[in-house]
Amino acid sequence: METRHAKTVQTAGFKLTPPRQAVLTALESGDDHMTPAEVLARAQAIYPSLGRATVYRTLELLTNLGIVRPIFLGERGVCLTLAEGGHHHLICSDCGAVVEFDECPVSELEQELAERLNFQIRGHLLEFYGLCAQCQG
Amino acid sequence: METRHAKTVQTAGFKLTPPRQAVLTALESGDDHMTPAEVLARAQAIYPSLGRATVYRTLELLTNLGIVRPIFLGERGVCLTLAEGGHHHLICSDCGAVVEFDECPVSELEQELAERLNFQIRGHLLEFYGLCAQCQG
DNA sequence: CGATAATTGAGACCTGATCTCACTGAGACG
DNA sequence: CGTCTCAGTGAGATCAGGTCTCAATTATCG
Ligand SMILES: [Mn+2]
Ligand SMILES: [Mn+2]
Ligand SMILES: [Zn+2]
Ligand SMILES: [Zn+2]
Repeated sequence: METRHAKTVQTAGFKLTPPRQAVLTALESGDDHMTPAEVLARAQAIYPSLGRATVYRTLELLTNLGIVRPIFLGERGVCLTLAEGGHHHLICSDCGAVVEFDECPVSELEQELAERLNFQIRGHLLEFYGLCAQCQG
Repeated sequence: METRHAKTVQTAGFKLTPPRQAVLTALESGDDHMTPAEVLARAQAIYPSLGRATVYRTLELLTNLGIVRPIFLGERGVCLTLAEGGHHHLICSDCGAVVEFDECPVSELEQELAERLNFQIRGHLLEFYGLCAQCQG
């Protein structure tokens, strides 16, 4: 019950077990683009007997609850992020370089879509892809 | 040399072979969110002896050339799209529903980032995620 | 405290993706 | 022409993440 999202798990009717707490802590304290393997490693550091299947099950649960969100970073494959907020990436299709940026022209649209389509929006991903300076040919 | 992107392959110094043409045609004529398996099936319909490995190799080549772009649609996994242009999705974290929308508040920012960071931008992906009307609890 | 149903870890299993390797065929060159 | 070279290819072996199964455990509630 100490991690930021523990209560969401409980009020949704799921048990707040040590394995789940370990996964939550791993996600909340770690880098924001962790692969499942990295989440597993981090969470096992907290709770050593943790099994791989449990991590995948927990990630699916947290995704369904809207706490976590899988995104796909070309080179790294699927990574996990906390759902809240935005991600803004510029990605080179050739070498895979990822640049993050801060500008976000999206919030008014978010508002409007949420109302029009009756969606409860938690976060977003804005990615531009193309060729970085080095890879332009 | 008949498909829309054939020339790009050639001018980059790669051979425009029948297997590659088949993959290009599959991509250009098919749905815009095809899994690798669907691309394989479609391309094999055009060129039956086509092997799986060749499809993956070609998709990687086309990705590096900036023609094609893998994106990750939660439920469906990785899908391939033509890189040019934008994708705008609203995705339910719980049931996986994907709604497409048309508004795009992104082009001015695209321009600015391209100049500032010296990127040649080909396309973008804007995804909102949250809970659809049915899945809000 | 039990009762009960959810949750778990180990390991078998599956499946998509990658690698290996012998082969092909389109040019380059004499 | 003949021959060399080398990018490209398909078949199939292999690999690696991810999923499933199942018996054991445990959070939660009355
Ligand atoms: Mn990010
Ligand atoms: Mn789309
Ligand atoms: Zn690059
Ligand atoms: Zn939904």
